Amino acid sequence: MADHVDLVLAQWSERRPDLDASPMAVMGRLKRLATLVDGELRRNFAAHDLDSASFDVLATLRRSNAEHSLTPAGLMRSSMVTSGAITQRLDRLEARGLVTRKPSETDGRGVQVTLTKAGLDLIDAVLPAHVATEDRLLAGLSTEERTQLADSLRTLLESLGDKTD
Amino acid sequence: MADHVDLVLAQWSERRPDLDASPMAVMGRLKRLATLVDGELRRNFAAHDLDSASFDVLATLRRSNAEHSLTPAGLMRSSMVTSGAITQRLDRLEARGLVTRKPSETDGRGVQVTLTKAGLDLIDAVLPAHVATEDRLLAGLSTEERTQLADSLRTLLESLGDKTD
DNA sequence: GTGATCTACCTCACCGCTAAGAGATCCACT
DNA sequence: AGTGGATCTCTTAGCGGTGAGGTAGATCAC
Repeated sequence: MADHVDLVLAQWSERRPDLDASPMAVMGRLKRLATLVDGELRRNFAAHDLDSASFDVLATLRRSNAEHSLTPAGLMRSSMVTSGAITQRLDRLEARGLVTRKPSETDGRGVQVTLTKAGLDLIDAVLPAHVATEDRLLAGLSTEERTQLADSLRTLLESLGDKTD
Repeated sequence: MADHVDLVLAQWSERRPDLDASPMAVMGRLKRLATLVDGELRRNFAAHDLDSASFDVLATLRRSNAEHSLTPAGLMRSSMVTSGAITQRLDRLEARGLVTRKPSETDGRGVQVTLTKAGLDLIDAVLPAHVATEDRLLAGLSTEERTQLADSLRTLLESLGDKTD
């Protein structure tokens, strides 16, 4: 069996036999898979009038604590986007009435972002379909294979210094 | 050991114990890793006045055949972006003198995109550093682990219908 | 040959993110 | 108490991508 990346590797060995392109076997598939998965998930989000960015924020708030509340800085650390992106995501969510922003009581610079009832209801409604979609996308792997794959990816993430915070 | 995704999974089991969030063990890491890797590679590209999009096109042309030549449609199939994105990428590369566009001789609708000497020189200069960066990012995995990881990812890609073309 | 359909490439309005930096506040240290 | 550096949030210009759609040429059925 051969996938797109196998073809790419064969082409490189044909055109640049001096080049050891083997890292692409992992990296190429990683990128390709992430793009494919993103597209599939987007379809599910769209069915609920959401996009990945909004889902990301709502889900992070939902799981963070019993108050469903975080600061923009906390959201930024969790999401791997810049502070400017978080501001804009919150603008959109606030305009839709899914989150509220209120000044921190303890830190004059800080803001507390909290899920509204509508935001909580929405994310709770979307979550089951979301994990079901992810599960469907993983249908090609057995439980053991999934565990093994998750372990390899974690090893890699840790070696790259991915933080727990 | 625990990475960011382990924390996320622990949070979900705390806040929504009814939800089986296990697919996120793979999907969350996939996304996180792809984002991290993209950022690292971008730094390398920037050192050569490139970005991922331009590199993608130049590399695809470089490996495709001895003439370093493809149609926009071929580039689109290889790259997973829309036709509009390919047009704009080619506009930028053509303006920099890295590729040429000429009408197809056999198909009045078609265009043939070819690497110029400058484009060929540039991509050949960037490639070694690129694979070296990818290799460095994989340093946390042994050769066997890399092979096993690549195999799992291929299985997944094939199960999702990723094409060889 | 004609009309319907498909394919290739491009155009453009819109959108979300980045990068750079501004302004305010907090904090450690002296 | 004062100062300098770190942190928090927001602003904005610019960029690359999507999605919808347009035009021209190719292809197919009849």
